[in-house]
This record gives sequence, structure tokens and C-alpha cells, in this order.
Amino acid sequence: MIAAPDRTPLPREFFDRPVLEVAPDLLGRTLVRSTPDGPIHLRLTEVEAYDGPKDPGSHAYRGRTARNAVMFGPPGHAYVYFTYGMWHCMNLVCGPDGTASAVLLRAGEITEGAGLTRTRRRSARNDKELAKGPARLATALDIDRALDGTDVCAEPSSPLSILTGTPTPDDQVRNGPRTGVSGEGGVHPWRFWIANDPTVSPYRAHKPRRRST
DNA sequence: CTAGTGATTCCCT
DNA sequence: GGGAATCACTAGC
Repeated sequence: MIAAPDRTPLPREFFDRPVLEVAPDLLGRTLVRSTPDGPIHLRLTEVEAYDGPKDPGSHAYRGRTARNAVMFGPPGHAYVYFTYGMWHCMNLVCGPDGTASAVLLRAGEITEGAGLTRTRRRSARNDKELAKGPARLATALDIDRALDGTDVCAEPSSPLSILTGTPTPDDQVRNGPRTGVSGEGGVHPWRFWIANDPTVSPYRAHKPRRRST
């Protein structure tokens, strides 16, 4: 018999550790997004670590700004940013207050409330694609800058929370280069995913683009 | 399956 | 001014 998933929110101490410990430990956990229409549950299958102001791939690399201020705050809060003129992506802040490290939530499996995501994810050809990529994940869960700074170590009835759920055994965790990260920041193998999971996004190396017109 | 490109706007230089 | 932790769509193999 398999034990029931633990519905207790992750304690703040979970996030108050080095980001490279927290990132793989997040795989298999359940992110709960409570909306007026009902809850959406996401089982995390792919994440990336961003290791503070010394990491050239991190938004914190050039210091604190209005946009990234939440990264410099206490752990267990959501850092949500807007990118490519159209999309949002969500991170979880790790390490002690002031550390400015975070984990980007790259992909997951919608385990409850898939129907609630469909109006925003019309292009998804099947349920595996609903949150297959960081901007798709944020779109599916209706996450934008309004949720920047939200405490995820809260009751599941709050707008955003993360449950203890079922951790992924180490022998099922894989890691490799980060996706879409420009420059030398891309070399670190700080992308973590669950082996053979169909909801993990395809790897894409960073491609610098020249402006058209 | 891979590779190329347009979309669209905020933020920092 | 121009890049950005991306996606959707198209062409071609």
C-alpha cells in the first residue's frame, strides 16, 4: 500500500538551505494554485537553480532592482517576472534573507483542475503539454506579477502554496545544463528533472536573436 | 523530428 | 537602444 501524499505545506526551513539542495528536493512536490473557480494542483517535474548575485545567469547578478527585489528577501516566497514581452515565469526564493538565490519552476504535471487551465492553454494538444515549460506553467496556473512576493509556506487555501507531497528518490533525479541561459551562466548543470517524465520540457540552448525591422 | 522566425513590452544601460 | 530564464507556428527532412 502506498502512503497518502502529505498535504502539509512545506515549512520555511525547507527553503532556508542552499539552492542546489532545495532544487532537486522540490521535484515531486505539489504546488497548489487556488483560484475563484477552484484549486489547480501541479506536481513539479523540472526546475532550475539560480545561485545568487555571483551567478551570471541569475537576475540577481547585476544587483537589486525593483523587478528582482523579492529574490533578496526571505525564503519561501514567489519571485514572478515578466519576459519576452509576453510571458511570466515563477521562482521560489531560497537561502537566508539577503541570499538572492531562487529555483525556476520549469515544468510539471497538472494533477487536479486541468479543466481550469484549458481556457488559457488552448494550444496544448494534450494534458502533458499544459505546463511543459516555465511560461506555459505560469499561464496554466494564472500566475503574473500580482503574485510576486506571495508566501508559499501557507495554507493550501491561500492563492499559492506548496505541499510536502511525495519527494522524488535520488536515483530518479537527472541534471544537466540550464535552458535558454545566455553566456557563461549556461554552463552549470543546474537544471533538475524527473527521469523519463513526459511533462519535462525539451532542452533548448540559448540562441541570441537580432532585432527585426 | 529539427531549425528558423515573429510576437510584444518591460527593464536596465 | 536592445536584450530577455519563451512560445507558437511554419517549412523541410
